[in-house]
Amino acid sequence: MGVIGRDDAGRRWSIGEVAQASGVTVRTLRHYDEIGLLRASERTASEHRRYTERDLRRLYRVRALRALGLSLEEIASVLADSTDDLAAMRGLLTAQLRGLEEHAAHIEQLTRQIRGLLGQIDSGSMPDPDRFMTTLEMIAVFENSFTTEQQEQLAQRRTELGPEAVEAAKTEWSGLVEELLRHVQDGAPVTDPRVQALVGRWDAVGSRFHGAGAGGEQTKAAAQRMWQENSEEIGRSLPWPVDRMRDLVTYLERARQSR
Amino acid sequence: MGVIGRDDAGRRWSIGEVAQASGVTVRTLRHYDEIGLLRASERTASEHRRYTERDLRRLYRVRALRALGLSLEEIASVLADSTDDLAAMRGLLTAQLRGLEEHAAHIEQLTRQIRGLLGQIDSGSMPDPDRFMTTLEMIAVFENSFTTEQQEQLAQRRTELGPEAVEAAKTEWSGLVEELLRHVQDGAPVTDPRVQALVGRWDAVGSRFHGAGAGGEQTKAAAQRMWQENSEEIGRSLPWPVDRMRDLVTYLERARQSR
DNA sequence: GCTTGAACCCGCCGTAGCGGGAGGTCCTAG
DNA sequence: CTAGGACCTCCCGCTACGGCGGGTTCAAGC
Repeated sequence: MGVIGRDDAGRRWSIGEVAQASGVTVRTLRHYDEIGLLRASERTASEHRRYTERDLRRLYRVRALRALGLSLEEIASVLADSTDDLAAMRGLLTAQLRGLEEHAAHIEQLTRQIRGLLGQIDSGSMPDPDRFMTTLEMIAVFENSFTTEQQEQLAQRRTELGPEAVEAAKTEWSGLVEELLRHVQDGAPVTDPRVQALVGRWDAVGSRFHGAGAGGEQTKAAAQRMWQENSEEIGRSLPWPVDRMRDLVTYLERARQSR
Repeated sequence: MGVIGRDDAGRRWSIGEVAQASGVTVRTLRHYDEIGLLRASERTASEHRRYTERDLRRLYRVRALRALGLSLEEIASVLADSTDDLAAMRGLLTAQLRGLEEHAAHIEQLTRQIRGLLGQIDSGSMPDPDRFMTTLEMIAVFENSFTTEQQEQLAQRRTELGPEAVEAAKTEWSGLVEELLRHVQDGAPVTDPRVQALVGRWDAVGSRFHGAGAGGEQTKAAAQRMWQENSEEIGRSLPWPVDRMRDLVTYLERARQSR
């Protein structure tokens, strides 16, 4: 009968052999040893690592969990209590799943955004590199200033209203931005009736795009394109410096609150 | 008339003001300065950074490109030749898109894999944590040993054949693994007729799952589940140590070549 | 027993994109 | 004139290792 589960029997493997057998590098094994994730159970008199069968099994577990995207720290924690801890594992995997889904959503968004930009470049609708850069600047500003939900709502209404209405709104909006920026630069207080009137018009234009219906899968893509186009519009009409845009957003919010 | 495009006119901003206006941290701005991506055009006598309007515009470009997922190095390269370089930008974005799509595919795969494992845990079909770990070990082994295409092909045939045929194949396969492992341990040469016969049967079982048709979207998910189930089967029938699995795969390959 | 080349040891520097702290200087309002 | 906030320059930290350099040790052949 074999001595199963005992480490003082059976073969030992050198670090190189383990690396060969498992497909990881020697350096990786040393790293795992260093951080205590996978220690070689024994050492020779001259400090060479000797891996036991148990070590190998642990290594395979580590690699599998790594392939699932868990961090070494997470793996260590779930392998620490070697008792039955399916619950802990379940929790970790669930968390990992949530993280992956968020990550996937983000990637999806980036993909659409880049496709939109590539489309604009290829369609020749943006022959001026400086305008392209301006668009980029505006994207940065708006991404900082608005929440995702707001962008989605705007985009949904846009698809429902059709291109002409959108065109009209864009033009009106560009004018509004210009006027508001002037007031901002003049330092007009947010309670100024002219400012309040502008804010009213601003929200009126915006409200035409607001809605509560359920957004389909296309919503975000449309949102991205809309922001890019709007950015271009506004970019043309904007008096620099760009950082004023942020002032404008803050200003708008204060004006709404004092209403 | 304003002096547009000249830096020796206009406001200057301190690093804190820039951070406030743009939404990035002071530390980030210093980092960009450090690596030369975004230098403050001027310094005061006491070495305090003074950012010009041009710096701000560059910052917005940097942030926009970062939001698209480009690395700081890539951004630096595309902003380096400030001339019209839409072509370079197009190339970068295209590459970025490809990278994102690969990344997305990987995430999708991980998601399915984890969902499969969670399903197994929740269905109570794996009450034994040690068996769960064994499954993990086998996943690691097989992921190292087979190519993705092989896994996809196997899975496709599986869905076409239905569960009974798969069940039969699995059983047969487990037996094959056992027998083959014995020959490996005995050191039987790959040219041994018994070994060759086993390899023939192995490939026959496998060939029932091989096909060339176009795999749908479900293919990979099915593949993952199949590997998990098979892993469990084989895990039960396997004589440890685990690292022999790798020997087996090598052995199989050599046997096929000497055929 | 001796040599020799491969395998092993440890320690250290590098990665991307900053976060955060130490210890010192500068600026501005009261 | 003083206090406290904003700024400065190092410098170490993070992940999961890769890849040196310089020094043992091992196994095989002579």
